[in-house]
Amino acid sequence: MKHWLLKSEPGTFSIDDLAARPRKTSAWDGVRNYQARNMLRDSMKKGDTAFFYHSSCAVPGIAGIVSIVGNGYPDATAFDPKHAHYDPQSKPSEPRWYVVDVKLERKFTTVITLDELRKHADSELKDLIVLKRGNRLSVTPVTKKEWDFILSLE
DNA sequence: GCCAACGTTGGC
DNA sequence: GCCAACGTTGGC
Repeated sequence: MKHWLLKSEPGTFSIDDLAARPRKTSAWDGVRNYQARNMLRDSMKKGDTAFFYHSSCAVPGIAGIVSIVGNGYPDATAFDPKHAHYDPQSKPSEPRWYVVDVKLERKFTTVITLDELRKHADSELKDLIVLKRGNRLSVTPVTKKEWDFILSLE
């Protein structure tokens, strides 16, 4: 079982938005980056867990935990000309973009902030991708050690 | 295949 | 709003 970190702008889709969905489950859609796509399509598996990270907001940080409820499948929003994430180059016969379904497992009582994570950027979290400068990837792997350490910060 | 220009991300 | 960093595009 692997661990991941998924970024979302809470103004667009927050952990509370996920909590409000039926069965607290939603497709993680709109990812338009090949590296992230490959992980959604090929690497993420049912039973994996991921941190739900809030980016581009007042207090960036990890807001809770989701589980991956199934393997990747094509992102339907790419097929819809009226959708903001429409991509005419992605066709149902040859899909370019993928999603996984995620289910909210737990919302932290307080966000584990980016500031807090950075305090360990030279030690336990020195390889955490989200702490690397210039990092923009919205889907990143998290090692078991990083996962356990971050949970101990809650 | 190179690389400049452009658009986007995301912290501040 | 600013700007550094990055991915993608397109001309050559």
